Amino acid sequence: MADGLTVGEVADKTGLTAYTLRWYEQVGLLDPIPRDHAGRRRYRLRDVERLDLLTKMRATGMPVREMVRYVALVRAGTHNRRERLELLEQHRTTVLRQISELQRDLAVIDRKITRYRGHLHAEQTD
Amino acid sequence: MADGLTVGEVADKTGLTAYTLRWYEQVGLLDPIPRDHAGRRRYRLRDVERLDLLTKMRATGMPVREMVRYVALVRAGTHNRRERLELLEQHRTTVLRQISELQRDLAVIDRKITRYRGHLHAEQTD
DNA sequence: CTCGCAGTTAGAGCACACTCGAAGTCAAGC
DNA sequence: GCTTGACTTCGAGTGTGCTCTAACTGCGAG
Repeated sequence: MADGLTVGEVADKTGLTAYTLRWYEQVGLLDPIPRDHAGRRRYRLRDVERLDLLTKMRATGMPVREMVRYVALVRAGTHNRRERLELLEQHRTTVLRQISELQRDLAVIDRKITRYRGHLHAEQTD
Repeated sequence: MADGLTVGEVADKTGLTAYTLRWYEQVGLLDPIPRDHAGRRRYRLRDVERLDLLTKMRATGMPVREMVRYVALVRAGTHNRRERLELLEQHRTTVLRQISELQRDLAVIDRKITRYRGHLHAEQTD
C-alpha cells in the first residue's frame, strides 16, 4: 500500500495506543502527520524515529510539557542545538538522581524484608 | 506540651503536607491518630515510623491502593507475615525492573546527547 | 482580652496523561 | 452491493494522588 505506517501500525510498534498517538500530535509532540488520499495518517520514518526518543523521555519521567519544549526547539532549526543539549543533559541528571533515590529508598524496604524473613525463620524453627 | 507530634511537625519531618497526612489517615494508610483534648492530632512514634516506610513505598512507585492492602495486613495481626513479605518482595522486584528500564532508556537519551555534542564540537572547529 | 496562627471538618477542585464515546468515512473481502 | 473493521474528528470522561477552600475552634503571646 501507500508508504508510511498507519496509526495502528505505529501503535503496535511503539506500545502507545492510537489514541495517544493522535493526542501527541495534537499537543505538538509530533509534526502534523501527512495523510493519504482518504485522510488517514501515514507516519514517516522520521515520525517513528521521533517517537522512539519521545517514548524514552516519557518512560524516564520527563513531563509532556517539557518534551513539547524540546520538540519546539527541534522545529525552530539547528541554531539552538546547545539549548537542546542542555535540556537533555539536565534530564539525564534528573534520571540519575531518580535512580539513586530509588536505590536508597529500596534499601529501607529491603531492611523490612529482612526483618520479616527473620520472623518467619524463627517461627519455622520454634 | 502533650506528647506526640502535631500534623505540622510530622509534615516537616516527612516532607508530606498536612493535607496529605490527613488524607493518608482517611484512606486507611494510618490508623486513626489519637487527639489531644482540643481534638488535634498527636502522632505517636509508631505512626511516624509507619510513615517512614510508607513514604519509601510511594517514592518507589507503589500505588496507594497497594499500600492500603499492606497496611490492612499489618492491622489484621501477625499471622499473615508471609503474605506481607510476599507483597514487599514483589514490590522489590518491580523496583529493580524499574531501575534497569530507566538505565536502558537513559542509554538512548545518552546517545542523542553524544550526537549533539558532536555537532557542537564540529561547529566550534569549523 | 485580643490577635494571630495552627489546627479541625467535609467536600470541592486540580494537574497530569491519557482514554473513550459518538457519529461518520472509506476500502477491501465475500 | 454489503459488511467489517480500521480509520477520522471533537469533545467529554477517567484514574491517580493529592491540594485546597470555607467556616470554624482553640491555644499562647503581648
